[in-house]
Amino acid sequence: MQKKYVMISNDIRNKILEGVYSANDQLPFEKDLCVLYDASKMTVKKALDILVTEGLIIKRRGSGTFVKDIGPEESKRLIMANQFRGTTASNPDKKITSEVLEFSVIKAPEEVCKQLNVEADCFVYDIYRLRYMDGEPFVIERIYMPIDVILSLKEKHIMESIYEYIEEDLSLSIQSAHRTVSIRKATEFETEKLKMNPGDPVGIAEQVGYLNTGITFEYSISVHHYNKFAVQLVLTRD
Amino acid sequence: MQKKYVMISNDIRNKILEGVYSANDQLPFEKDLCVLYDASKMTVKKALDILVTEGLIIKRRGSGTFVKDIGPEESKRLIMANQFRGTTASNPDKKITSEVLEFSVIKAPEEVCKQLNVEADCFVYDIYRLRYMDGEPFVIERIYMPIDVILSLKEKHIMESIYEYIEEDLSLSIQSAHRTVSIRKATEFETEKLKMNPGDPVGIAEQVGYLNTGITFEYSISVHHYNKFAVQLVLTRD
DNA sequence: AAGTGGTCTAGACCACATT
DNA sequence: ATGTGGTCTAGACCACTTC
Repeated sequence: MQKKYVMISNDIRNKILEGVYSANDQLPFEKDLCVLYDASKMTVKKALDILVTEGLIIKRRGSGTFVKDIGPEESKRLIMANQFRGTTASNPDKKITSEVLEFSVIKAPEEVCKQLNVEADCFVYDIYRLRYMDGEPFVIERIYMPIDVILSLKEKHIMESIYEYIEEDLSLSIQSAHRTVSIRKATEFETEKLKMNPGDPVGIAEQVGYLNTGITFEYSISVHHYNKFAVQLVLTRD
Repeated sequence: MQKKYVMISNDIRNKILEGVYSANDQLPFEKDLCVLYDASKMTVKKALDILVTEGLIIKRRGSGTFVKDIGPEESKRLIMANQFRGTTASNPDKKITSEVLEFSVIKAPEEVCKQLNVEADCFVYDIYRLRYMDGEPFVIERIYMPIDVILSLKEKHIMESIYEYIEEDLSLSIQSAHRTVSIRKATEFETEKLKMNPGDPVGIAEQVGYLNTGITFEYSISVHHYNKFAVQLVLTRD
């Protein structure tokens, strides 16, 4: 890899997190950063734009670039929020385990066909699992994947990390996902499985995942325990 | 608009929405788009990157650029999701009204000081309002803004659009916001005000807003009716 | 091997803020 | 008037797929 703009943004991000550049400080000017990193203006700008997107810095034309005044915990959460990883990879310090409630191959129902963009009589895996974080149940997932795209999926992969299997064993590249988050009251089944109380709410994440080839490989609906669920966003204008 | 890359991305977005480029179609190559729009490669790439971020297209090095296979409704929602606007501006087809529950100036409580990054004895507006969309209550907002930053705020602005007042009357530029979304059960008060049933859940959006000067101008907590609440996200790797 | 998108440059000019 | 960041260019070279 060694992309220069990634290296520069990593370096500046670290300096912010370590306090070399602290809250409300002005960063060196772009032209000085060009000299410091031996890079062109466009490259430095691209590096800084990553940090703007992460919400760590703010740029003011005519004035300069400044470190946003947010706490270190929020900084880390924002950096995390801009990454797209599976549950296992996102929580390296937690033990993620799964109980498989269902694992079969079915003809894709209408809604699944539509979301996955496959033919009406196409076969898909029907995966239904309850996931635990450090032994506590936190999400119930229903996942559909075309059997032609994700080959040879076995129960052992379902019990561990499907994303890891896709990327490491199948050598496919996951590129992006469209996710819609909403809320509703838990069903009786969900209440029991997630060890909640009657009437408690759940967070719903409906997601369509794409490979870097543009192929849709996943349609999933995740039902989250309400107090183990949060979404971080950085919103910008432009 | 004067920015070339915005013009190009707008043009291509429109062509996608109008079906000139339809689902799974390959877009013209970057070099052809350079000729078509009389622009350099970097400019065309920047224009396309906007559409990638919006989730409308996908790029494959070595192959080309393709239109993602999503329905027109989802396309529109994704485009909306990437913009940061106030409720009034985001819903031009709806009538947004507000019932003011509280409007006063107070010494900022500790949590508010921290979030707004102001001195401990700083005065802030304490705004508490219930908002209606086409006559139906959908969100209860508690907003804190430093009186030194948002000058001369009056009840009539609270009843209409605060963002409009900030941008049009005060001529300030809102730049970005950090938002955290979570879920909990509604309180009795919220249940009544939002016309929900006992035990229903609510969506919580906690937000810190920044002006383009880097100054924090808003700390707010919004409590949303559960079935009038959804968040759209496009997640990417890189 | 040819052709795609990705990175990077060196420099021009523009828009905006401060002096 | 100076200096900031923002946009744009023309072209070089690299990484990847198979046009």
